Amino acid sequence: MNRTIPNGKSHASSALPAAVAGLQQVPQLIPAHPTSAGGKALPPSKMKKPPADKDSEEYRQRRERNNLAVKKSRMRSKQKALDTQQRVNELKEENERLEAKIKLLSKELSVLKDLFLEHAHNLADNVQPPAGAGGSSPAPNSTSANGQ
Amino acid sequence: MNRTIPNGKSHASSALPAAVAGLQQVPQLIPAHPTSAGGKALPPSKMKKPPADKDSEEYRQRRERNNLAVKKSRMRSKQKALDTQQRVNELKEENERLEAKIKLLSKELSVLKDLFLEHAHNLADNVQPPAGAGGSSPAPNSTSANGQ
DNA sequence: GTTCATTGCGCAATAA
DNA sequence: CTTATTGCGCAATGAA
Repeated sequence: MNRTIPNGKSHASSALPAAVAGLQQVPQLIPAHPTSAGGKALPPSKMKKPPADKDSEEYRQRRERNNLAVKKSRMRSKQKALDTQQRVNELKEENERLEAKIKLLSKELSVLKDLFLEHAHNLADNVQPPAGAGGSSPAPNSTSANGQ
Repeated sequence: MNRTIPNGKSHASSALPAAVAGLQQVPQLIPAHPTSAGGKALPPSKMKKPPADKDSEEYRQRRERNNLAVKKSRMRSKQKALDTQQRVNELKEENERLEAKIKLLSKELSVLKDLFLEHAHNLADNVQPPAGAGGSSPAPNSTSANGQ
């Protein structure tokens, strides 16, 4: 007699489209309608669930739909992860760029500041009160005075 | 005539331990040892594969082990994704910090440069050629020229 | 209620 | 051989 139910999934390896020859039945003694079986009425709605009408036409269809959705969802998920990873790389690069720029600006600033200092010193050295008096013999000047 | 195969997974929802009443057998006519059966010896190793000795003790054990491994692997994977996402956030913050710093440095530079210009103008205005002629007009030089 | 999207889980193939 | 990964289907659940 028939056999072995292809296990449900059994997708041997890669291709398993309509390979399933005879698959069906399940010793499930399901009393059609658990709800309408005994003397119970079914007013609002509250039954467990007909587990799953296997081998049902509509069942198979829903499964297939879901399988598709699942595949789609997973693809997205994977892609998103990839994108995120790439984002990390981009941000890292950007960071390096920014740090380089900072380094450069800092250097420029430092140079300008040094110029200022030097100039200030020159002024102090060459200071010559417009009106005669006062100390007027400043040191010839000083070079390479660096403060910070 | 029993079939049933619990479908393999059938983990109805959350608990499905020994729910399966009569499940077993499989019309698998497997000759014990495919390798040692005929007149074939088993020197190196190269046989297809006894599909899967369902309901085998050792089988069940291997499955369980694998399920565990799978769970572990997936947990890691998920965690890694999370970490990556967080990395993105950290890098973004860092980026903002750096950009802010750049803005500040740029401002400082700009101020210093303006000071220079102003000073240069002052010099030019007060310039008083000590000895009559002589080119003494310093090139005003560039104003707020920032490359890059 | 239905449909699609997500998610945890087990299976099996295969990589390590 | 063992574990780690990966693709896949199932079912429960969430969201529209």
